[in-house]
Amino acid sequence: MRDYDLDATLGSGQTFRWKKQQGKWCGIIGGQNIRLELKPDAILAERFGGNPDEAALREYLQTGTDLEAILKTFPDDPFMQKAIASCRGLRLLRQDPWECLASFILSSTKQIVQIEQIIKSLSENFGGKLPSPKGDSAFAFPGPDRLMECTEKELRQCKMGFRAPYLLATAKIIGAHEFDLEGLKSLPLEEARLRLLTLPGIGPKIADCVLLFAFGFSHAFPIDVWVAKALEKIYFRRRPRKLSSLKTFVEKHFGPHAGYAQQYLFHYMRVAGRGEEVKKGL
DNA sequence: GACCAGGACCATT
DNA sequence: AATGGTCATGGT
Repeated sequence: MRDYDLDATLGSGQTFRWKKQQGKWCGIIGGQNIRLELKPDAILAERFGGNPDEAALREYLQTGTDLEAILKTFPDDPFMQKAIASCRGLRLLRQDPWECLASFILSSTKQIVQIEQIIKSLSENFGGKLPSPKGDSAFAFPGPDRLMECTEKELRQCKMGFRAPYLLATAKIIGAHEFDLEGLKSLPLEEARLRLLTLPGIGPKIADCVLLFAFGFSHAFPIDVWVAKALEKIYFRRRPRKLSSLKTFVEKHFGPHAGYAQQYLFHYMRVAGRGEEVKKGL
């Protein structure tokens, strides 16, 4: 498919359950065991145990998004343009809000490979089994209704450490319908953000991730250690800046799709820019 | 064997 | 409002 980089999209740390095997991306979308393969003019999707729900896949993959129009709003500075040239076709997914929320609760001060391991363990232990080929296995991501029944000890056995009480507490709130998670998408960005911040284990950074990756608020701009380093390196001559200072800069420098641009910076810094001058510092 | 990871929270200033 | 310590676990 034109203007779609499936590797960058599924491998850029916005989602944690996809793995590439023999040229195909294997993962779960809406309880469907899916394999994806990028073709010149389309993304080929197979579902084990049935026909894929194409509408659900299009929504998740955001294939209808006009990427060209979004990229045009990115700032015209050298580093940003290099990031675009390097990982053009990287798109933001539209993920399930609960899976996204729970996943990023588990993400704090963890490397992406470890986050993947924790979520794999959580799904295998508490998620429903899905149809899969012989010798393979697939599990749905466990919903709040299931996780709220867990003990903190059971969750800790998935190696999530001090994040366990946060996940458990938030699962209980969502599972008891004391919080309208789905309803956030019809709210203004700032209000949705304030509501997310009331949940245990959700601070500013994780809230922005959920707003950006699950609800399509493409202005939300999560700043983690990588993005902070990138901003300092690129725009502040490698000088450490306070988080508040970085946020002020982000507001004026990046456009309406600031969070989208953020994902290009993040991926370019971590992966795509290896071997180029990014690592050595402009 | 240090150092660090897509942070949040709480207790002090 | 703004720092500083603390929380598990494992990769690099």
